[in-house]
Amino acid sequence: MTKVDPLPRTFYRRDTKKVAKDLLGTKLVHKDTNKVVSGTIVETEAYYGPKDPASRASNGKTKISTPMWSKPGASLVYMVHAYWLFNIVTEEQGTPGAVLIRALKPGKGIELMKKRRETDDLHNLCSGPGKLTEALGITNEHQNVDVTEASAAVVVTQGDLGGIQIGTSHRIGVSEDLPQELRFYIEGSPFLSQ
DNA sequence: CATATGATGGACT
DNA sequence: GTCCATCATATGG
Repeated sequence: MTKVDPLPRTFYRRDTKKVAKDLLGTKLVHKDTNKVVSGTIVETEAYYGPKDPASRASNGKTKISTPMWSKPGASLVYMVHAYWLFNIVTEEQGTPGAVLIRALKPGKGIELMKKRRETDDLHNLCSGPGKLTEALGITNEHQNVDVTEASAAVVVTQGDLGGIQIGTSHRIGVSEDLPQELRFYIEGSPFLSQ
């Protein structure tokens, strides 16, 4: 049995921006029926609550945003434009917040990713929030999964990258952004979204 | 290389 | 009907 070492819940029970930043370099692992597909997180975005015009939580609790009030470490999956987007809930239970995973560096199960994405281009497998969910096989079946649970289908584990450079920018694809930079990425990575 | 546009499906007013 | 936290094409330089 493979040793699984998920990040603890306390990791997510912090300021959303810090969690987004610290998630860079960690691994997102999907344990499929028989196979394991994983990747290193290279790009994230932080989303806050009512004060964040781009957040789903800005209009209060809706069907999509309600999980942002649930316990930290829970997954939040929803569909936009026919693609699944994968988020992880942050902050103390009762405080809305979530981190969107925007891009991965492919790890294990690359052959399976290529098959699902119907491309041989490594740089096109997970370089976007809609792409990585398709490559990993994440759907709404993975809604509200506890990624701190070693036995869960989707977990986040410590990465083995050292000395990475972190860059920031405004968020992408958002009509109304906050005056702060809430997108974080690993500087120089060839696997970022466009 | 760059920017533009249509497809897409679910949630919301 | 309108609005998107997107993507893959098509077209122009």
